[in-house]
Amino acid sequence: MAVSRLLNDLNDPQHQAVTSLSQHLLVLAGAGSGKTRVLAHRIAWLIETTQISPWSIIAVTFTNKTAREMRGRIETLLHLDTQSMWIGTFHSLSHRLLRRHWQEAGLSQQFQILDNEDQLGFLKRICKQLQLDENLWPVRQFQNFINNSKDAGLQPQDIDVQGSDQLANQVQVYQAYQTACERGALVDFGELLLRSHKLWLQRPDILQHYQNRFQHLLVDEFQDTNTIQYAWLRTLAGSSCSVTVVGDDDQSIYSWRGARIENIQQFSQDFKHGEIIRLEQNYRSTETILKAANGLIKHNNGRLGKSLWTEDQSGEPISIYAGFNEQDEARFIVEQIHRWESAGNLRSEAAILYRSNAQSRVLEEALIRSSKPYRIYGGQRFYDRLEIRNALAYMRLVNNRYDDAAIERIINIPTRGIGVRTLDVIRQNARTEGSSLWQAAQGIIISSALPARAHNALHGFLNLIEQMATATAQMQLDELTDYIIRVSGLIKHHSKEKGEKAQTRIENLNELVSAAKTFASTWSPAQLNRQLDEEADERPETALAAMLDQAALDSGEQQADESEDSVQLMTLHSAKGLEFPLVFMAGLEEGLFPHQLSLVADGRLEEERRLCYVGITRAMQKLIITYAEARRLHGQDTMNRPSRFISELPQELIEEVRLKSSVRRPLSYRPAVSNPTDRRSQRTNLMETPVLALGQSVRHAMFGEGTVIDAEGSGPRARVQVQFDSQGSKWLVLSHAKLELI
DNA sequence: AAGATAGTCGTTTTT
DNA sequence: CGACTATCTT
Repeated sequence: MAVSRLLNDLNDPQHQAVTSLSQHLLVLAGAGSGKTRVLAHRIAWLIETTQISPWSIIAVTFTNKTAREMRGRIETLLHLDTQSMWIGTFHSLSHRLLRRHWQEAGLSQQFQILDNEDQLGFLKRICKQLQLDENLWPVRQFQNFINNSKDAGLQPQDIDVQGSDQLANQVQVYQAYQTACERGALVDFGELLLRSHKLWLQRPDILQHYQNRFQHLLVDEFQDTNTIQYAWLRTLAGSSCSVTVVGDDDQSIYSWRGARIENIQQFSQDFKHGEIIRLEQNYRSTETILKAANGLIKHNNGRLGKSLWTEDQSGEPISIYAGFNEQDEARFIVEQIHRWESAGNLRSEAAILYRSNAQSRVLEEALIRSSKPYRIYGGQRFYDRLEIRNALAYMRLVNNRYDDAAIERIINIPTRGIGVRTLDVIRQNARTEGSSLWQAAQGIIISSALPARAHNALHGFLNLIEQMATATAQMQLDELTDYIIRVSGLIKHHSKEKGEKAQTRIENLNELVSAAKTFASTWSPAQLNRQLDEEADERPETALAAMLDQAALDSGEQQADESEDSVQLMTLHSAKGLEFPLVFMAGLEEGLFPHQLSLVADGRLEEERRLCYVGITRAMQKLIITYAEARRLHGQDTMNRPSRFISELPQELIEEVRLKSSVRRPLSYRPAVSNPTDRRSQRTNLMETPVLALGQSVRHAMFGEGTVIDAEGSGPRARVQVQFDSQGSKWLVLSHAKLELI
């Protein structure tokens, strides 16, 4: 029967984890130990052997992407439609809950999700109203405070402000923000969790319902759960549910947003009768890479203890390259990728990982210069683009007139004569009436409180939105989108931008239309409720509302052109869970990685080290670490020491790729071309000591004349790269190629 | 009210 | 360095 298929190819601990009958299970799974596989197989096994309904399983993943993968795996394993299963992130599951119980949760049915950027804009406005000096009270600080509070499960009234003016002030802003959110029917990320948890606590009947339903609760990336998430799952689990959590304390890299590794220990205490299984065999990396990872992470204290091993061969040493500056670093990386390709490998097998997004620019430029396609993960996501956010704001208003964040964004985009002056009047009225901006604006029109010109402009705007709503009511989602971007004037507005911007903006807007089409084709109003779940909502959600939710919640990891073979660029954080044959870790400098800010707060350095551990363990075959001796950052030149993490690696695993000092500097930094004596000595010693200068003209018997553009290694392995006048550029081993200086 | 220009500011990671 | 604001001009 199919059960054996689920258990084939599993090693002993994996097998145990998949088939464990303990009520609770904690799987400590090292990097590359087949964690996701175990989770998927366990779910499949539970369904297959214990005859429980897929319906009674709830699985929580860290990202939407992982959730999709999980569904895919289960569908492959069992040929089963996973639509009825609750698989998703804490946020998306909470959201689903709130959509269903909006009334009991005290929400408007039209509630919309407020993402980070809108949240910040919102807070800016609130701070202005409260007349807080922005230099004294940076808005971002309030944003962090609010989000951290929510992650910790704290609402304004839960915070004791005794004796701290600062705290009192922050709570005041928090409170004002909450009020504003309620008025606009807006729910931020933290609120999704907070509210759904509160719903359960306040409505035991609803909680009971879900506790009856879910017999198995599984959690991936458990080390990254925060306080409210842990409380959430503990509440849901109740006493009879079976709970499986999978995690790796060494890969906890999100404490800055409230993740608590301690939850792992907490789990053992709270969920008695639990079994603990360790997955330590790694199927991903060479022995060298694993030794490096183990060697590094040893420097952390208070680990649960876990040591990866492999049956794989030792593999290539870890290369370390010291770039002269960040340009040189990038150039080196691109060159290595070129070599990798020349050896018959795919570009897409190579990944460049870095600590912060700002580093990607130089790398991109180098890749563009050598016309290598690349793909950036994270970074600016589709739904984050200005023009897309504008379009979505219109759509949000059509969906929910009270969405203050949306009004603020587009009330005067394209410019339609509603300036700050008018806007201030609206805000003022909204504040005194305690109403939304939309209502306030309507009131102003009715009472004709504005000068004629502004009055007409505002009236026109209100009519425009209402007219859009009416006109699109019966439209398909993609028609609606197309209608809105045209009638709003966004297309015209963005096409007026100068440079190439206009073109891409329009392309993106059109892309949004096709995204809407795709979304509509995979979405049906019944999907969430009717057939698959026991309760049907009276009124199904509209496709528009569903798309807006998705845009906020899953800001588009589904990148378009995966077809082209391209180099992968991403931050170390977004690399978690992925693997690549060839991995570069760039910018390993003190101050950059570990990051400056991590050196002050305690505990942060260890997290940086774990981040480095995550980076190392992404590599399957070859790991190349680079740093720059000088780096231009924020327009300032800085000299950084190599990262301490480099010296924490077992030195015997490392091979330093240092260029000879005479050739390692870029041409512009070199003194003028060598004098005749030098040249003579170079010619005589060419075979033994490769002291070729970059920029040196040479002749090759077969390829003709060219210029030395790069060099590396020494002795018999010394090689130079020559840009030939007619044959392109080639790497030549000096001891073989008979190069003549000219 | 809109657009242009100058001047200031902060610089991590993201569901 | 570049994003964002405040201020100036039209």
